[in-house]
Amino acid sequence: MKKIILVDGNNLLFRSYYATSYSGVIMRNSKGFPTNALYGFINMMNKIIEEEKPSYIMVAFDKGKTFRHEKYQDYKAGRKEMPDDLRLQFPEAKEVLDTLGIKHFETDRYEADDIIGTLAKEVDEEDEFIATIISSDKDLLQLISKEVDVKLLKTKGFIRFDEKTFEETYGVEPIHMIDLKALMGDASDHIPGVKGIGEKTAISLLSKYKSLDNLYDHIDEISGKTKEKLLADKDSAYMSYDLATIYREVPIPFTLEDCKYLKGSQEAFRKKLEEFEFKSILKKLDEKKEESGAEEEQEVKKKEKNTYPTVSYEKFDQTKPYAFYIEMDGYNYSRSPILKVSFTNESGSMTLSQEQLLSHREIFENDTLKYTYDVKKSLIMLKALGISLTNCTYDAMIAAYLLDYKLNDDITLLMNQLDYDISSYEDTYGTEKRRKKVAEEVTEEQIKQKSEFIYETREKLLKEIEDYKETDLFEKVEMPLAFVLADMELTGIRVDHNYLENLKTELEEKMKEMEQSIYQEAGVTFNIMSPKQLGKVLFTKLNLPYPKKRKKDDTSYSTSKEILDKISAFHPIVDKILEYRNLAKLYANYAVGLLEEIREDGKIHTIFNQCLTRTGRLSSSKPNLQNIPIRSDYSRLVRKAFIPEENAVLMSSDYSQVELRVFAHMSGAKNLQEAFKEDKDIHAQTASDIFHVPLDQVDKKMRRTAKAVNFGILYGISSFGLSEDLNIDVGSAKAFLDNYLKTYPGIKEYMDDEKREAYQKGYVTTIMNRRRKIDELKSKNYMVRSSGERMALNTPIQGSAADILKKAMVDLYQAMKEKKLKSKILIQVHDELVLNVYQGELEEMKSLVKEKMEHVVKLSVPLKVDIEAGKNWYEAK
DNA sequence: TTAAGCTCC
DNA sequence: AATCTGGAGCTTAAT
Repeated sequence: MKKIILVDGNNLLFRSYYATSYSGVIMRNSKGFPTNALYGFINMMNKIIEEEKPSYIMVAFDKGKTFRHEKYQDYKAGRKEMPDDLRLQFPEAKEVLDTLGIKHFETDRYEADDIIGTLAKEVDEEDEFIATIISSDKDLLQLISKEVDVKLLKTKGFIRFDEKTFEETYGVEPIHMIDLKALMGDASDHIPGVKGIGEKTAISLLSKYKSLDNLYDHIDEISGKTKEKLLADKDSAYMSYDLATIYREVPIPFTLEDCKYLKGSQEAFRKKLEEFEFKSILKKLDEKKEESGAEEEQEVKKKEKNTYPTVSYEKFDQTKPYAFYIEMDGYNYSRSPILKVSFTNESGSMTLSQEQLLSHREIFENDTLKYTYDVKKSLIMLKALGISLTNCTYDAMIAAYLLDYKLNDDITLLMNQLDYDISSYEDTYGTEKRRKKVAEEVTEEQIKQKSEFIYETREKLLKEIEDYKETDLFEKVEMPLAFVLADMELTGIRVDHNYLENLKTELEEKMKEMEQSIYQEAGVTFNIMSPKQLGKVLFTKLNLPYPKKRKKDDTSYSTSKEILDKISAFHPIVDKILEYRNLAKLYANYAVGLLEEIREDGKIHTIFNQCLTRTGRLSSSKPNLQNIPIRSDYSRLVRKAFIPEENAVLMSSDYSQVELRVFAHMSGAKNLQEAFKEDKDIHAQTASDIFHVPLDQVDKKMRRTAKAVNFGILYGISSFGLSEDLNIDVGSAKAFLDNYLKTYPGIKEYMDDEKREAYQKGYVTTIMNRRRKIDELKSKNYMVRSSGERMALNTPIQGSAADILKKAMVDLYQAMKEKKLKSKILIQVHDELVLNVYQGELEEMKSLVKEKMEHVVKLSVPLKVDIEAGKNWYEAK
């Protein structure tokens, strides 16, 4: 059996054109030639070839304007004119098919449908071929037969229909799809059908009478309204039948055999891709080439790995750069022991136990260059043993992070991605709760593989970093930052234990009170923290109005703050619940939670995750010190628990509007830049600009609106989102946004350019060339793709701001070290640093911090920091 | 383990 | 036709 793929080329191009032309922006190459339809088309062709592995392919197109349905012109005329941007891509698509060695065909007076129908008929009538039709047009389903099936493209993937699945779905045989349409019509194809007859009636009629002809032959057996409708629209029904029928007698000047897939010329295909600037497709092509060519190599490669002789400590050449990997259980500072450390360099591999380590500490403290995975963790674990780490210049985890690999704290995930065959930490040792017993030789071997991996892949990863122009970011920012963060984590922040205990007691009392009050209002006792029970009490028992549209047969209620705020006027219980939640949150997360994290030294040592966020920000955990309350007067009291060392103060230094400044810089919006240069209140200035009132007449509400718009712009908000946020109608929200774009010329262009580039390259970058791939842009799902667009707009801003503070931390740390200052950086909160500053160093630190933070990079707008100091974090803000 | 809800920038 | 704000972490209830 030979398999032939019949592709509806018109349909594919239309589809990918409309799927990727939104907000008026379409993908173009640098010459401005539209390429969006081609992008989807080529990807689809590749996918078809990969999935179906066909030996015969034929792509059909429409040609000209006049088709065989001349007598029904009026109905077909309802079709839209083809946009020029799409029309231009047709000839290119055909050329691409040529380079791929794929047959394509078009002929006067017939549509692509008809060509496919004719070829499908040929397949039916001979015995050598079977066929699969590719299209998103349901009309083609009528061509299904024993030897022909259809892959129907949907927004998410595709559905394959054959005779059986078609009947299961539609209840009739494929050929009767035409009769079905003749009765029910098809609005999207301008087929009228019989007025008043829908899918249900049509299907039940046809299941009895099978065909349109037979139905009208037995019209007298039918009674009532249906009969009337059928008779009234008989002409329309037959015309619809004609319209819905795919013509299967097109004169075809070639045979099925002529459709052989010839594989074409890779070189010519590449040229086309380069012309369109489809970097991602080219890259995929490269990878595939490597894969197929690498199969034999792989064998060799596997043998090449693990060729490091196992040597003794004495034989290991410590004067040559080496990689080391510390295998340990968790990240609990001195609490979790080091299981083993492996070392690799050209002299061989070796492992040392924690005990051996203590008598061979020079291996970490000598002058030789060292490489590892997770240098920060290594620093901290070694510190717990009283060992320092010198000259460690390469961290594979950081390198892989900058290269956008998938990462976690287990090195094996990265190893697997780089073709190292090794089982994960959990697979080897079991989970935290259930540890496995593992043979010594097994773990020994695995641990060695890890340092060998670091040693072997270093050059390759560094090369990639160089290719991405991230070398400076790696060497000057991220690597040194790891040492800064290690210091911060080791230092920790002092916490007033008594203060938190008191807060905890106070909260307990308040909660108890509130709880009783709520039960009284409700008339029952229930679990206030359970959204399910709460929803029932509010909306069923108390019958409060549910302020939001609910989907049909949705029996659940949201009890989010948003919802509760809207109904708080209807019952006093609502505010009490909100208050209870605040208290409970404070109690669990910040009173109890923080108390549990205080170590023997009276301090909290958070963990800063340097290689986690997709934008380049840090994150903080165990506990998270980046979300300590500040917004409400009561909850921010938690900050009083964070205190300085003796004879010191806590200093907080935060960037003012750093993201908006970065945005002003990158977008080149001149008047926004001016506003920052003149150090205006940016939200007030924006309000003045978009509402056209003098600055001194901007009231609170206007400023708040402007602020929401400013943030909306950073996040890529829609008018819908803004309207929700400000509680106004979508129309006015849209007016604000439009007004904003009019007021600040250059911003719209900047955003369009940014999006276009993201589509073209598949990634976005920050001012320090940090790169983020955005695969969401390739999604066929509108929501996913839109989300990708917002990432494409936000990441350069958020990421650049992250770059800036990271570099500032490194610079500041360096300067403090040089000046031998005792003060310490303790916490980073995205645009803020919290420091412990000793009394004698206060003035010097103030100016040093300000200097380093404000002058870390040169932008077209100034950077500004506000510094405050006090006897706790609350007062330092 | 996931979802809901809430904390932060 | 449906959707609709970027980046995180932690606790609780529910599965």
